[in-house]
Amino acid sequence: MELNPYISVDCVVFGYDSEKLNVLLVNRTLSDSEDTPPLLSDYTLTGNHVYENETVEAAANRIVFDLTGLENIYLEQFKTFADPDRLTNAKDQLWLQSIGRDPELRVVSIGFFALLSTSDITLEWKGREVKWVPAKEVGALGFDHNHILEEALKAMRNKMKHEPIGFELLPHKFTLTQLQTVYERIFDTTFDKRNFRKKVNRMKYVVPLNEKQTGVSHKPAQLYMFSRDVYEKTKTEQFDFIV
Amino acid sequence: MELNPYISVDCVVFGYDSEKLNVLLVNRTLSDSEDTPPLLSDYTLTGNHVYENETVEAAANRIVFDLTGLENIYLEQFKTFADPDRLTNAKDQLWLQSIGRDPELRVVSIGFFALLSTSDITLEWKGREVKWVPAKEVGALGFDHNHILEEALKAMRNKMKHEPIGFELLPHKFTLTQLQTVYERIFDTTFDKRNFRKKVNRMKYVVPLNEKQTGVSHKPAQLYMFSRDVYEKTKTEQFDFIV
DNA sequence: TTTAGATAGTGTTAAATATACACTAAGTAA
DNA sequence: TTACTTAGTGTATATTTAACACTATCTAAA
Repeated sequence: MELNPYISVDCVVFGYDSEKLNVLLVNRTLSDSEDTPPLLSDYTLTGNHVYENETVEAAANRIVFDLTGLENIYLEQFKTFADPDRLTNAKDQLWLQSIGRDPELRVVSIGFFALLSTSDITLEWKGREVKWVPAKEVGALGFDHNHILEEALKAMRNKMKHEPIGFELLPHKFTLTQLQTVYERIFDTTFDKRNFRKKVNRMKYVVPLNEKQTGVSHKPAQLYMFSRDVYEKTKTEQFDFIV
Repeated sequence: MELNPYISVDCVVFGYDSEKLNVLLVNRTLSDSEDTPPLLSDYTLTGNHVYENETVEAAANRIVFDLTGLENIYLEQFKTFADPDRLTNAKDQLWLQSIGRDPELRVVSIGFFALLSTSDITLEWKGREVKWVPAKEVGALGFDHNHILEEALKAMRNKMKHEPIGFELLPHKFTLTQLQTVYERIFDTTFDKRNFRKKVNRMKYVVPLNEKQTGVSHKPAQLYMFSRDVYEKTKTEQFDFIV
């Protein structure tokens, strides 16, 4: 089956490591020969073109699976990038030419973001180097990927304000301190511990387990899990269109 | 300048007429001859392909302008539709063939929704018939436009819950009753008048004017306008990730 | 000019939620 | 046994929500 040359999917894979938010990046290197320095070496987000018979959602899942080995990861289509000049800078033109694509072709890229806990996976990708980079320390990326990353961050933060997706960044079983910290790190703020817990207490979809943290050298914390099921059943529609 | 054959923009133009939410539809008719019944006659959302040097945002603005004569309309990119089989049904294939497009080509459509007050415009489009249809009474549309419309409604309602875009559906100057009614109609609910007004009172960006309603045969209401400026300056970030 | 009709506009109380704030409990390691 | 580390908890005040009904002001018609 053939890849469609003008439809691509870029996945901004966010991985939280219980300290900070990271982004999955892939190395893009172009070499003349083994002995000379590479003509081009930088990083990009993870992406690929879609197969002719493949939906963009399937392509996004495929890309994330190829990199992480995980299925059923939280994935959301957040924006599409199709500016006529998005791939016209010199480096990108060189790269496109070298991998045999038509550098003149206008490529539409459909952006997805994925959320996962880095503790769930070990990276190993045959072929190219893949690595986690803290979201705040990402340097200049190839293509228009700095722009895509910024839009992904905006969309993710915005969604996180109104819907319970913070859980997707944690291991299946988590403590309340871990939950609080995710929100604190992503919104660059702090919360009062007692008030935070009072609030979580009202969320019936944060379910306490019969299990405590192990392997820590202090009082072990109660473990909880997120129940999307309970969430869907108990959520109420509400308005805030207000300051 | 040429239209790009595989990138299109579909605009779901929502128009509120102080009673209900309407959607702008365009007739799609295909005739053999003047005397025989048409081979195809139905409605679609408003859309077009993008010019080769045009951004999708510019294309969306162009489409809305061509239909309404209005610029600076609220427009938001909400989702992209690119399923391989989205245009493969018999009617759509017939239509594509008849207007000289390659029916095999996989077309990516980038969906935007627009918000406006129908009182701001009079429809007149050279060429094809254009009409407002109440959102709840839209029948079977061409292409995958019923699907696109549903997704637009979801996205619009969701945004409206958290950001002050209800104003975009009203005339520039509006009464508090009109504002309340917009939200009631779009969310199919009712609010208490006094509580609603107390809430609006707290929104400093809903600014009372030195002006009253005219031409009504009852006590004329105070007019207000929305100030995006004040909104941007006074908005505070808040969380609700909660039921 | 009076009256009927229509919508505008307003206040209070009780319950729920948000905010601010500091100490004790339970485990591990030395 | 002690020191260290993080978990876990309550109270008082301010703010917000929710439920509820009457008076004010305009036009139009009698």
